[in-house]
Amino acid sequence: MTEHRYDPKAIEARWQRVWASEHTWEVANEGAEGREAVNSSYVLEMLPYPSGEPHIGHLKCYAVGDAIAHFRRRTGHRVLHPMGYDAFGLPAENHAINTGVHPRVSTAASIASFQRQFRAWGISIDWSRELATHEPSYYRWTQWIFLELYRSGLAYRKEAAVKWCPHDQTVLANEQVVDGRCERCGAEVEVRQLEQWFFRITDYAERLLRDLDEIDWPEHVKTMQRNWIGRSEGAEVSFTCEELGIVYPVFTTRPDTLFGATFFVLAPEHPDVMRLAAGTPYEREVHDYINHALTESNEERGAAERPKTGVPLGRTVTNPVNGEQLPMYVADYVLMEYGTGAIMAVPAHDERDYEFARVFDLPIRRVIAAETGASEQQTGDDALPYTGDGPLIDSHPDFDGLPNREALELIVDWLQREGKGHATVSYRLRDWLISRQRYWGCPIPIVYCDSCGVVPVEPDELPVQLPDIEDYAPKGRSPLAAAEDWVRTTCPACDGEARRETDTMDTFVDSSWYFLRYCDARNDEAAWDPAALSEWMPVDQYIGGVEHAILHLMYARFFTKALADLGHLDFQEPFASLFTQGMITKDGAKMSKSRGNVVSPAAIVERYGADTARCYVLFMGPPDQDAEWSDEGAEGMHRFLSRLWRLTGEVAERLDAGGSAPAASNPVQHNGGDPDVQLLRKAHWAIDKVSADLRRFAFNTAIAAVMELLNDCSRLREQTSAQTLGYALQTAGSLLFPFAPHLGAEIYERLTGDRVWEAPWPHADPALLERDVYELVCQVNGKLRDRVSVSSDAGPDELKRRCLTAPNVRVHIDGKEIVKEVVVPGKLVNIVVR
RNA sequence: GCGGCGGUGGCGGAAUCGGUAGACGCGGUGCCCUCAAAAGGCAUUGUUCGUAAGGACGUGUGGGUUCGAGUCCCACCCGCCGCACCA
Repeated sequence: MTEHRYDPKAIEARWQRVWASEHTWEVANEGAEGREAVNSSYVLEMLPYPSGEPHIGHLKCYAVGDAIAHFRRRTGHRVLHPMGYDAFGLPAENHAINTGVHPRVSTAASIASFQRQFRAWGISIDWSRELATHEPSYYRWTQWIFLELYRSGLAYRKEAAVKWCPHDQTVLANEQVVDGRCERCGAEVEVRQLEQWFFRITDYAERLLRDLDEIDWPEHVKTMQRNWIGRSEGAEVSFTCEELGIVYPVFTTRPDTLFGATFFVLAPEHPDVMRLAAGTPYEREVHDYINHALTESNEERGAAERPKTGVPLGRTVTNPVNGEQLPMYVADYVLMEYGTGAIMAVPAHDERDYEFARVFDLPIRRVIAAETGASEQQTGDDALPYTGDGPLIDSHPDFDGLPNREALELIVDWLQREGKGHATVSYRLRDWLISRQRYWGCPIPIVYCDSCGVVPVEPDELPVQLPDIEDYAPKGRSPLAAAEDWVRTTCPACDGEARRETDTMDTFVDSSWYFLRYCDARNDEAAWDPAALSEWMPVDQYIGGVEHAILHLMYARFFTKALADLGHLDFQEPFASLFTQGMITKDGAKMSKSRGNVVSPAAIVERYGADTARCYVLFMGPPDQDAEWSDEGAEGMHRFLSRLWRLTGEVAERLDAGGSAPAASNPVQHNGGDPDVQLLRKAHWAIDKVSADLRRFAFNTAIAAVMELLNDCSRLREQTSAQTLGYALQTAGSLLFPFAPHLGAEIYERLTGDRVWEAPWPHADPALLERDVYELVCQVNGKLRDRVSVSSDAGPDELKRRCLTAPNVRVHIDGKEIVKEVVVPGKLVNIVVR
């Protein structure tokens, strides 16, 4: 029996050698017609950030992607399935600060470790297209894209209040601040007024929103992006401070409530606040309030439940719809970042304004009545603030009595005619702040010249190489600023003295276009050949963690649209279909070193082999859901593969001994009810099931189907021929190949002599899927009472008769009146009695 | 508060179109093999009543539609995720 022992190490090493030496998974570009000629398919998993070793989440992600890639290859697709590394980033740089080891060195070590693991997992990667974003041959083109965006005005520099992480000593994009904290290190961010580089992603807000309808993405990811973009329709309305002669536009989604405005509020950061308060009795108080607001953390200020605070400004503005004078306030519940940093306050119909009005004892004027037929509760003053719909009241004779939604449009029209406002759309999305005061990133290809100002580096001078430095420690400015020799340069425009931009780019810039580079990864002349893109893009199936739902996925979509507008791409969306895999947890929590609950894929592969590890992470549950790691579960998967392997060995020996031909085709006629036919039917049922499950990403049930097939093989092994068993097991190996490629290939070869990846995906014979006999479910009043075996071609009357004569049915209908009979051929008969 | 997703045995989960709830796996129990153990094999395993045949109950809660509901509808409870003083 020892020769039947399942030895994954030997099996896996053997096939990995074959795939490496034969470059099995490489695919060549065949030009524009390539896409038409063969069914091209681009399957891509999000590129990993190489740090230490891959974790179990990587294993799951690549196991999912590889299963799809294999399935597509064997169903007639030419599959592009590349791999690369998101190699710039803070962890390597922080490591350098602590140890002095150059980030390039530690990154190279991590990449080597990732490569080793990916090969050990047997992932079918086209290694000829491998890339890493920190290589000059890659970031040269990142810089080129930056220049393209700069040229078209989509990259620009401006001074703004930006988020600063005191721990990482760099500014952050809005998307990288979560609950007022740095997404990476968790430090509370501060606001600083700094001049920084931005990408004009807000120009694309509408298209980023609209095109979500065109792509096959999980609804929750689309929802997150929609929330993030935060589109709201409304109007901009001008209020005028007559004393100072300044016009203040405000954004409101409720112009229908304009007649109910009773005060006016500016954000503490609003540049006019001090000017307005100057010379009023409130000057001192306003000054203190602003200072306090500015020093307060985001978190304190963001707490929704805190009581409203504010200070009067001692001024008024005129309400454009009725000329009323509204007192002005400064209050921190108004945000400078959204709208215009100023609001009209309608306490009767807005909860926040209502709260503020109660605190400051300001008038509350109801201008929208409750809908007709509304309860007493909604009509009285207790019902305020009222945010529902209803007819306008106490507003203006032209509008009173109109439903508010109708009035809203008429009021906006009227404002527009009077030049006091206009309909507009506001977005929550801000421009993408991309400069970072850190070393290990892509240099921004810009120089500053005293005479010419900001000057882009000439494209043929790229890449602007990242220089080696001595001291990586951030000091509030980029460590690059200390590399004097590198900073000092000549101006591309006038040849005079100039200084280089010392900030580097956000690493999300690097990963916003890598999927394009894979299509033409070795091109030294250009970022890509358009023909290569039209052959592969857009990515047919993208796979990755949901944690990138906003950041990476929004940035990549923006890049794609911007590059398309610049004439470099002929498609609008990078990822036609997206799959987000769930997290693997341990002890009910996310794995982390500090919790000490990390399951190392390397250890699992070492112990059970890659096939067990891959199958288990796919078997744990639906791949898009979180799943709890279980050592016993992994053990169980290993048992299954061992049993499959042992039985294959046994059957192969029986076949060898009998001198039989390989069991490559259906070995028996399917004419009877004998065990051979039963097993053959099971095999075809499994083919059908696994094929359907692969199409819907149900890997767990696909693997379960192969388990069922093996269970039947074991159960029927004494009663079936070696040929039938061989055929069933060969099918099992073939079906398991996308999940367990090494064992699948080994079994298939042992039984057929062929290479499974060169064999087409098995086809389920419809004749074998049909049953000639089935168990008819017999119900009485919807309750299961008996089962009888019936012929598949039995008609409704026959089925009814068989059900009525079933012994346990008779017990339950005896002495009762039959009211109705429901016959569902192929399923059941339900007898309704009274 | 708004939006999204989910709630099924001891556990992970299955049930694809309204038609046998609990596939498959883990765990448990009994047995076989063994000097013994490991490994492996066989059987069994929703709860409950019953010697059994069989019955009752059972998919978060309460209603409803239907011959029939885990699945559809209404109301609610709980959990997770995202957004949140966004005007």
